[in-house]
Amino acid sequence: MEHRPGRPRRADVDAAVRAATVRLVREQGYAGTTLDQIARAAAVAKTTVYRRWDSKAELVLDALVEVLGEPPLPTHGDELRDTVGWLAGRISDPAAHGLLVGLVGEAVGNPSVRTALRHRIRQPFEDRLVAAWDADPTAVDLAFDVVVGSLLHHAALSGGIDPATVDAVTDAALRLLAPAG
Amino acid sequence: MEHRPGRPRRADVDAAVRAATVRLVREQGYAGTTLDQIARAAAVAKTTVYRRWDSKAELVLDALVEVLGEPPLPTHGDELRDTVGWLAGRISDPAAHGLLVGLVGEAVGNPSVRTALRHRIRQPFEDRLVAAWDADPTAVDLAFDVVVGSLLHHAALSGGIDPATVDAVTDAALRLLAPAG
Amino acid sequence: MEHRPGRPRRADVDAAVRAATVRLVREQGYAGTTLDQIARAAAVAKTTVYRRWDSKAELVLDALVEVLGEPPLPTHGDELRDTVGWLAGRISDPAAHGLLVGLVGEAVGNPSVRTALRHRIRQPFEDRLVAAWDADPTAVDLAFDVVVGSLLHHAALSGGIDPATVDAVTDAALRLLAPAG
Amino acid sequence: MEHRPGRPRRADVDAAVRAATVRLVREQGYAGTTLDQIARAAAVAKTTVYRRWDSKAELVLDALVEVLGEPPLPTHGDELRDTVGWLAGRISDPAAHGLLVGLVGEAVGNPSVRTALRHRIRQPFEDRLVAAWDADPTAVDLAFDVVVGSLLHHAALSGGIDPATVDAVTDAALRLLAPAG
DNA sequence: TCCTAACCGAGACGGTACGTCTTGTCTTGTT
DNA sequence: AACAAGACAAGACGTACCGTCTCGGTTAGGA
Repeated sequence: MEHRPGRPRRADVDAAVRAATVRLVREQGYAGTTLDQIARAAAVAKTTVYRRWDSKAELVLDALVEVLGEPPLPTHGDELRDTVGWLAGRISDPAAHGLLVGLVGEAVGNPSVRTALRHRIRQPFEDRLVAAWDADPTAVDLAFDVVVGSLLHHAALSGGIDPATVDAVTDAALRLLAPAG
Repeated sequence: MEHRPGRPRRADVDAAVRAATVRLVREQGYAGTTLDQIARAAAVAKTTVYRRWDSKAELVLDALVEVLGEPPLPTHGDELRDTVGWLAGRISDPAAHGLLVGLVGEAVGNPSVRTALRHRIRQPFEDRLVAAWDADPTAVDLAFDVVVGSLLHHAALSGGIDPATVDAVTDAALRLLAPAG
Repeated sequence: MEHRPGRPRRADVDAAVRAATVRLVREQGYAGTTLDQIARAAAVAKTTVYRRWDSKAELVLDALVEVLGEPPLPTHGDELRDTVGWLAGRISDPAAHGLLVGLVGEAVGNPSVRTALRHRIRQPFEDRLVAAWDADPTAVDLAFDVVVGSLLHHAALSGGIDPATVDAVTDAALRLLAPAG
Repeated sequence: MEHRPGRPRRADVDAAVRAATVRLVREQGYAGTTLDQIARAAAVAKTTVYRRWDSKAELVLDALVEVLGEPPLPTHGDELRDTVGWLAGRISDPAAHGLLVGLVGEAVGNPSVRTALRHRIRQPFEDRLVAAWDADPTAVDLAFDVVVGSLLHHAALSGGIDPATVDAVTDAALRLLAPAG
């Protein structure tokens, strides 16, 4: 068991801040949410937030990673559809697309956010598909962008995502992955 | 010919401001671009900008509408693919998706932007498709979201859009419009 | 009459901000007074304060200069004592020494404040004495420091300055200026 | 010899912290010096500093008391001038007036600092003069303020104190103590 | 040898001020 | 009226500092 010197960080702060971030960004949008608001909602000082995350973008990205969770490990009998459908389902969670829309906007003109988005969100999904079904990475990237982009845009313009839309988008993405099928 | 009293508006201001908006937002992103910067780049006072547009969001939206242009009127021999492909081609213009990404982010938690985006961008496209091919409005909405959302997300994460991606996304959207085909 | 372009500055702001500064610094000390407090007390935005003064130190210095006023022009029959006594009287004003104490503390390790204090407070006084009575500049500097320093320190430690102290200090300073007398 | 239970305090810490305080405050001023800086310069944890002194003001005051030292006991043949001159000499030490200027500024709006300054700096000096020459306490207070205040102010504005100034100020203070002389 | 009590280093934490920035409004004189 | 110029209100940003706290680990005397 390793111990770093100094007072240990409060264990419950990360979760509280992330939860406040998710709630407030969903309600007010990325730009409309203040770090003071987040800190106040999490019952924490603003300095504490800045000690753990370098910027608002990092915090929101981190909250998003946690909200999405990890793509499930494929088990016997699983098909490609299960993993793609899992992604579509996660994005249709208001918590997820509420955070993601703001980050995508921030990615323009902020290369570090762009890189982080690619590495921490898209990459794990791609890795799983490539490992399990030997899928073409380029096709997977495009499928990811279709699933996430379509649903994000749909949510932003229409206000929500219904199951039928999730299915339709999932089908469209699957066709891109198995053109012969 | 109607004349309102007082000094007439300068005819070249609108174009100059829109051009400055397009350039700066593409380079720096929506949030990273200041109205002072835009006014300075257009060699115009900030008051002049606010006299013509109510807010930054309105200005950017207006610039976007001009950059996109109108969907072409279908002529003899045209197929559905021509119109959907036109949309994909327009979105792949960096000027277009640069502006749009920021606006979509702004639409969350800003209902008026959401409404404007729906009415001034998506609606004209839908009207044309419904008029010419009697398409199902709901399917058209989804196809629009797939085309625009996928390409937007792809541009934001990958930094650009190549023709192959445009084609693949166009195909995917067309399948949603003609499920039987 | 000269007119600069743009909206003219509100004429009453300078006085209101200076008045708020004088009052708050006297009550709470230099370090204990916030620029937000000053702005709020003057019913003005903080940006407006920073547009007119570069820093808290500049603002307080400016308020001090106004509180002190100009040394009187010597008239027929005036003696050295009138001018030195005027200085002592001005410093004994709580508004004056309240501001000055903080500035002197700031002058250590802030050369620009030190220079400003010398040029805007001590210099005018010295100039007057040298012009009217051909006094020795070095002696005047010392006399100034005795009057101001003694009263400042007395006020800081004892909480106020009574007329007898003012007289005693004035006498002491005069002896430094007329050693033969 | 008394022993309190528990680990005894390190014997060298007080001196190291005071030395660091003197050096840093002289160089950067009172407000410009951080307790973290002091702790780092003394190679000590901030907690250790706060265990021994209640606040920054207390620490600086304590360092000042040590720097000044005790007024000398009057011996046979000593005159008033020796004691007053001793005070002037001590204040002209840059270490002394560097600390004192900041404390005097802090004393405004911080009554406990004011009281401490009076009791720990001025009082011992006054006691000595009253005991040895039966001086008038009020006159001694004023003489103290003249010596300390004048030299402090002179150092703050002129950057240093030369021996001639020390003499002149000492003379001025002595005249206040022996009006008949 | 264990126990107790206080010390120390390291650093997290709450609270608050700083000076800067941006949005959208307002107020001048000029065209 | 429109326009240029710029002041203004409101409020968020990210940094810095003070004084407190909470750990693990240390160092003495006493049981």
